[in-house]
Amino acid sequence: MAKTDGKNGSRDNGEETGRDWRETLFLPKTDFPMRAGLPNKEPGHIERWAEMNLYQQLREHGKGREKFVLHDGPPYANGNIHIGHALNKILKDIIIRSKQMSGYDANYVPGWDCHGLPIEWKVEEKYRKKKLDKDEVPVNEFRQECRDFAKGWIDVQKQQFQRLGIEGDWDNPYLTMNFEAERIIADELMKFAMNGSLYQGSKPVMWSVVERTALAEAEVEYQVKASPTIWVKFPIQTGRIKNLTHEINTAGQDLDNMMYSDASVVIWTTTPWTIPANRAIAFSKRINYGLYEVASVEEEGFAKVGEKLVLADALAESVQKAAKIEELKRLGDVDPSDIETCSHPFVGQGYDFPVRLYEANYVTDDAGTGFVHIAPGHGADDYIVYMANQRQFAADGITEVPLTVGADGYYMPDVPLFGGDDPKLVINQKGKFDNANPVLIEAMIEAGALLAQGKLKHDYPHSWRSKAPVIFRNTPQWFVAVDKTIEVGNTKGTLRDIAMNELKEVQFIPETGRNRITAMVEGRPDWVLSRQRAWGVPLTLFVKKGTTKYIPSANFANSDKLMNNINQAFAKDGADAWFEDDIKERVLAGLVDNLDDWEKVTDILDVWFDSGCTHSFVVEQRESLKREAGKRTANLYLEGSDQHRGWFQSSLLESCGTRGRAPYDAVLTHGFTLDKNGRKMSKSLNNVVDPLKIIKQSGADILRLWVGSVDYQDDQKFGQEAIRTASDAYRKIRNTIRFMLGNLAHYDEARRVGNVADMPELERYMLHRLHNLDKSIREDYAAYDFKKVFATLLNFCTTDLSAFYFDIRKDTLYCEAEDNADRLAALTVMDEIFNCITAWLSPILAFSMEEVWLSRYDEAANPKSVHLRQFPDVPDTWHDIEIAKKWRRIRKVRRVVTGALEVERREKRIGSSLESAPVVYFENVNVQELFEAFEGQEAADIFITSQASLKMEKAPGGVFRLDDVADIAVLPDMAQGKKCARSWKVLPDVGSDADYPDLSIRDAAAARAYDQKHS
RNA sequence: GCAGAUGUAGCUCAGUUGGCAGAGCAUUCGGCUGAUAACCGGAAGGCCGCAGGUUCAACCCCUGCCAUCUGCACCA
Repeated sequence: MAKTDGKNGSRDNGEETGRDWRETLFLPKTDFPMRAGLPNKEPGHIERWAEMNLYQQLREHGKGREKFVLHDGPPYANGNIHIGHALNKILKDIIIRSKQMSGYDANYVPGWDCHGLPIEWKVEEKYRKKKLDKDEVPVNEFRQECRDFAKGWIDVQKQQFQRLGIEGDWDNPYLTMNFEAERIIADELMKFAMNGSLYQGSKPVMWSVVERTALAEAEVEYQVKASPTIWVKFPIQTGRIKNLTHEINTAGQDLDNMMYSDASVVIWTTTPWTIPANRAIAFSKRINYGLYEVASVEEEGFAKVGEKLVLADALAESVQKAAKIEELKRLGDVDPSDIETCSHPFVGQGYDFPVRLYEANYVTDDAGTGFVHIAPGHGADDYIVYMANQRQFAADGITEVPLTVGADGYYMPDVPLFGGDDPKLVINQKGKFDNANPVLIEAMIEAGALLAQGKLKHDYPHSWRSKAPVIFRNTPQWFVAVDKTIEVGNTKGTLRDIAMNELKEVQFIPETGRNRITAMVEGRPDWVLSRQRAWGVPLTLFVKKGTTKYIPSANFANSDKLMNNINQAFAKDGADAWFEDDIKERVLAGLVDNLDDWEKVTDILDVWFDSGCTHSFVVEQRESLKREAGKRTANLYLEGSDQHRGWFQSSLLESCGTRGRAPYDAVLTHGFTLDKNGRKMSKSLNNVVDPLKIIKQSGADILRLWVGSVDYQDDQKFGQEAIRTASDAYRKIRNTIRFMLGNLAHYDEARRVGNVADMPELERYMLHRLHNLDKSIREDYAAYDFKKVFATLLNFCTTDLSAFYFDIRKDTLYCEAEDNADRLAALTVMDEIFNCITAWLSPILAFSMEEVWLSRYDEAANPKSVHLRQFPDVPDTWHDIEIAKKWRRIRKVRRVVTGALEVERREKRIGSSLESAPVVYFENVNVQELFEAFEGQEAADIFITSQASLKMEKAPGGVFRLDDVADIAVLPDMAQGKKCARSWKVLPDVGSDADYPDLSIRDAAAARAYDQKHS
């Protein structure tokens, strides 16, 4: 009893003999540091993986397995990587690694998008600094500079991606600017030429008259500008009033047949110069319109008393004001769909086509008249209206988008009134609006078409470079028709239909992506492929002068030869070949009667076509990525959700148009990374988090763990706190594994407990847990639910291992004799836990699990890298539902005991739980099962007390209970006996062995065994 | 403006067919000192975005609103 008087009883370890028993214990022994020092260590792993050629070894290991093809969407090669890249690549890497470890051959071939405008800009910028004119440099010299620029950033990004721990074919990535890629891209384009869906049409683009070039949205900036505004009358030609008010009704008119003969539809515009291009008027069904009569006017103006106008009701007042109308009488409701056609203001002067009314959902009644004038050649919306009603336009004799303004800003010669020999000018070379607007307004006044005019200050697009205003102008472009029936292999239908059908087959993760892309494909216009630029893959076509006939095409007999020639030229020189002067001679000579009849197309392809082709020049071309015949090209495409409009769609259309099916089985999207407050990261907000900085400060594995822990399908917040959370989780996992490494230092393969049945139940319970985990981890990886993998494993580490199993087994592991069966079983199980956890975590913690693996095995590691492993096969013999049930009961009781001990601690009666010997009362048959669960178990071990007793009887008063565990009570008695100097347990048998007077019998025996071995 | 998504503890996330709001981490208090810049335990912490509705009962179902994000349209 002597040494059990509360806290001080534990202060004399080793005193009686003076011996330090530590050497006789099997304490954890490891060099594996608690602090990771990831930023310093990770580059070493990267080097080692390169030296051992891990990538090649992974391929060897994967040979013969079913392939899992995650096809990389190419980032654009023009800057350092940002957090979005990091998220994207890490997700891909986790998938690739987990698939490889799940028994697939999962190769990752990273790629880059290299062509396109942004790179061209940068190079042009350089030129400008050097006062060079791009147009004076030979095209291929310019292209070479673009190529060099892209190459520079590819090298930078490659390093950065590798630093993130992304495993893949970095020595042989795909680049859209590789000659072979350029060759195949051109070849793919020619497939569209051959199936007839490629055509030359025209489309309004932003055009800078000063620079004589089309501009992309990104090359345009908006500046405030004053524009003239005009209200123009379009007299109604045909149409019917159906819904007049009583007032008119009583005037005795023939309602059913009353024509709008004396009424006009009024439009409003800020661009008078587009009136010659007008071909229609748009209205909205959501707007209420009325027929109005000018009853009286304020002063002599454009409005005439008695004339009738159709206007949106909400805007009638503003029109009244603008036109200086004193009284405007509403005569009745108008449904614009009852109005069939109007005549153009310049009818009879060369503008004799009908101006039809069309419904367009974008029309609003917050400005103007509720009617929008449609000039298909001078506005994006206008063009859409045109495209949507192409058939009707054609029936009216409007067979193509009217081209009224030339590249120089002058009206075209064939434009009545304003073209001809003395064409009017819209915008002059100084970037100012010229005489077109005033002349137009004057002509409208003369025609009696003007109702009112004014001025408006508004945002107007200007060229980024010249600061001159731009105009919308239709220019010839190359399109892929989405609604023309084509034949692709066995599939016949329109490109849109084929794509829509395929979308039904594709798996979307999350499912909402399906609606998103389906809606887009359903409503999209024809695909504009051409760009009037230099850095890209050209449209490898020749057009017969003066016609729209192009080759190669299905009805040109020598198409195959031509395509073959082009392919050969590209294989040798890349797309640069096209820009050489002799290319026509080189590929077309002998195939046509007269070379001079044919003109080379100089446009380049939209870069989205490039990337839309990656499946063809990457996945289909590499043996390591080829799936079995009959399967879609790739299993999975994974990008940010913005790619529904981008890569997912361009790839879908390209593949459906050439192969008749989607290039992917599944599409997985992730959200965007926002700052810690959920705001978009932007330079102006100064809230951009640089992944490279995080790597430098905390390590790539912290970033990887963060990626593995968040709901990436939604947008994610990211900031210091997120890093700290990830670091905390990392530390917990690291230390749990470190504890295993320390104990496994004593593990001996030869002394494994081979048979599960020979193990203590606690060990079998842990094996059962592993069996369960194996199932859920595999499922979660397969479902790409990494945060669940993370949560499951972190929870396992804290709740099952650290706080339960390891805590309980410390005594067994440290104190039992070397050959003690329980100890060997515990080590065996720990080895299994180690095997599982390191494998399960290595897709996410790619660096740290390698560090752990090498820390344990070093040179003897087999395999040489944790990443060459498979997820361990977990034998079904581990599954034991009965033991699981039983131990859930035991843990329930344990909670009550722990609670009781806590009270003792708070009251300062005990410090360590080993000073206690609790008595657990099972008071009722309700808890009989709980009581019986302890049969054959060392309850004291489980409670981590020195002694314990269980009683199936009513507890005395005043004992401890937990609210949610009925009929269990715990009396936290003090342990009887002396404290064993070796195990620190308080036991009555301490001192029974004369050779070891300060030890318990168990410890004396273990110490003796140790001493004999070491004497 | 239109469409979609999201909103649960300080953070990251669970929440089954409606049935007493959960976990890990962080915080705080305590214990241990043989996992030690570690480990164990206790506690505190929530108008489940807001407001209605359905229901005996709503985080969950319905309606509206708010906030954030994404995409589209940014206009005549």
